[in-house]
Amino acid sequence: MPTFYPLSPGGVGQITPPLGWQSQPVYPISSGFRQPYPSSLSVDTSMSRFSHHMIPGPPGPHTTGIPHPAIVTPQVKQEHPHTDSDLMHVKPQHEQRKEQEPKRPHIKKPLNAFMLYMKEMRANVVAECTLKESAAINQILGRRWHALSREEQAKYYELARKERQLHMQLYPGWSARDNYRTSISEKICGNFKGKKKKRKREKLQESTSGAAPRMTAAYI
DNA sequence: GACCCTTTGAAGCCA
DNA sequence: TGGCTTCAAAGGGTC
Repeated sequence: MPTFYPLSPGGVGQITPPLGWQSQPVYPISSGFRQPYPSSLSVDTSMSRFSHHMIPGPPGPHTTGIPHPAIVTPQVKQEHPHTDSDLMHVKPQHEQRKEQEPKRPHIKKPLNAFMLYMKEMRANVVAECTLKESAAINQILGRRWHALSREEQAKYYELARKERQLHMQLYPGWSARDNYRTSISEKICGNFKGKKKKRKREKLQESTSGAAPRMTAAYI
């Protein structure tokens, strides 16, 4: 966190959402799951991803049927056991148990300030540099982020703060731990519901083995 | 098809 | 409490 942050709450309302936020969902829209929202929830309409049709109404499915952008329902392939061979196929017990478990949606983390900045500026960098590789683009964006003035960065920090606040209101019981592949439930039950995630690569140390510093295989 | 790469920041975890 | 790890986005590349 930079030392110049946080901003005074009074300045919040003047922040203009980054371009494109109002009209397009940030997260992939998936089949209609909604979590019940607190009916008393008040939402600052200057918020982007959670605003407009995303603004929670009464508890229950939203009238639009459009889920919250942070929710990603795990894709489940449609199975059509119409053939005899399908019907004769007896699934192992653990698979049957899997299918019986309610499909918990994957609620994503709210975006931090830099992520919000990336979403806004990525298209510009792509257009300017005609790059497509995200790794290269993100390097540029990282440098640009550091080149931003404090005021400009503060705008994104404030947006991110509001994103977190709204996320907390929308999903009171949610924790970032829920998305950890190394969560307790996964360790014990192996029932991780979230997105599979890569391991963090090893620290760039010159090892005597000469092996390339690739990702560790430290999946739990 | 899963994961890597690359960035920053938030948050969880562990000693 | 501090340091480490994971995950958010993105899409081409790799295996």
